[in-house]
Amino acid sequence: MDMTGGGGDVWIEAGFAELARSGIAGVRVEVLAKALGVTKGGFYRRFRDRAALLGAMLEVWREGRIAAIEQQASLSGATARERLASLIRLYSERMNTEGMAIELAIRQWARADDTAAAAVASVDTARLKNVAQLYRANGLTAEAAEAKAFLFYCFVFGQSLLFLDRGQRRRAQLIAKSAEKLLDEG
Amino acid sequence: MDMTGGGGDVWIEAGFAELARSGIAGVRVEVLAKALGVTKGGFYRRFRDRAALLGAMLEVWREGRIAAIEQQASLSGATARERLASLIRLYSERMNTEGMAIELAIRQWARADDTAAAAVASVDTARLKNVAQLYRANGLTAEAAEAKAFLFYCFVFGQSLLFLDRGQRRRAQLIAKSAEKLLDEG
DNA sequence: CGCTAGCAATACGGCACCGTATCAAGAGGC
DNA sequence: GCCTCTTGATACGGTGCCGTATTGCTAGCG
Repeated sequence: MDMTGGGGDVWIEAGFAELARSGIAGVRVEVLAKALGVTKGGFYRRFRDRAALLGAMLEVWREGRIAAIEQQASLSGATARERLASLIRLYSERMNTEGMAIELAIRQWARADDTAAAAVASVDTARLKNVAQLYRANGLTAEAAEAKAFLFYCFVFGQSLLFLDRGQRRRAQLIAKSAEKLLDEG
Repeated sequence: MDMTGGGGDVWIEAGFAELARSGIAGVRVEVLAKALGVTKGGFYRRFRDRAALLGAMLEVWREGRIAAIEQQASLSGATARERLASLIRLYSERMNTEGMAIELAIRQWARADDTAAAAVASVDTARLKNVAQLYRANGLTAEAAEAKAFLFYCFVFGQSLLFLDRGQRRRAQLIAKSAEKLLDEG
């Protein structure tokens, strides 16, 4: 649930806030310093340069996402179907502002940066593996479960890319309908 | 099929190329001038400022996308199912480099810019309406068709956000499987 | 040839940012 | 009290960019 890696480093925390606001290009040393109410002098004591901050943020994000999967997988007392439903809820309502903004910004960044692409790929692999296992637990074959996990995450992220002008109500209806399709076998 | 609006304006054309490469933040006057082999002197003769270029690009994109929908809808001699399949093909193979990069960059831009958000919303509305009609022609109710069109576009854009490290082959398989699910009723 | 109008190249001032170097203030050991 | 170590503040040079002003080249016309 904690998207920033906890209070590990105020610069990294501020970096994620700015990343969510304006993308990777907006994560600038002097901007973060101003947001933190300090001058940039102390930044170069903690990080070699801006690239080092971006690298650290990427690593924090990657580890955080992997840890979140393991934590969710270790939750006892929930059926596979309930876990899938809670994943959809998580991505479509709860963290939809900052967490999703970070997801999308990092994915946009990864389109032009190999290191970021590798981090995203490892997170995606872990997520798909996890969700595919949930679908298998629901009775699907390995093949069908993998395909449905793929569709599941296409929905999760694609949903956040669509701009509907007919309010939140309509959007929530469409998401609920789609979630049904993704939770039932077919 | 033409994502840039034709040879309407070399600056707009160069702007789309740079937008695909590095996002809206990378669309800078001097960068475009260098790419075009001229100095930026002439830019401010055609556009009031950088914002005017971005606005013009947005308008070209919006009109181009709407026109593409109408053109596809007016194609005769294709069943609704064939048209849906060809849309999936279009977005997952053909234009996947530049066109999809522009889509994603504009959507990222729209998250922080109201004008861009309005343009994207109008394009999305038109697209969803069009695809929902195709599903209705396939026998779905209006309600179900709208929901399935939503899922369809979640897939189209979400698919381009996932980073799979197991090669293009695996990716094509997963896309094909998902396309089946989206084309069959269920 | 001489003159003027149109257009692109150049020059310029300003700004935001990166990264380095230097300076100042407080904390703790002796 | 003095010395060092940490840590934030300040100052500086360099770069890339925006938008404007100025220059220079070319072409058309008398």
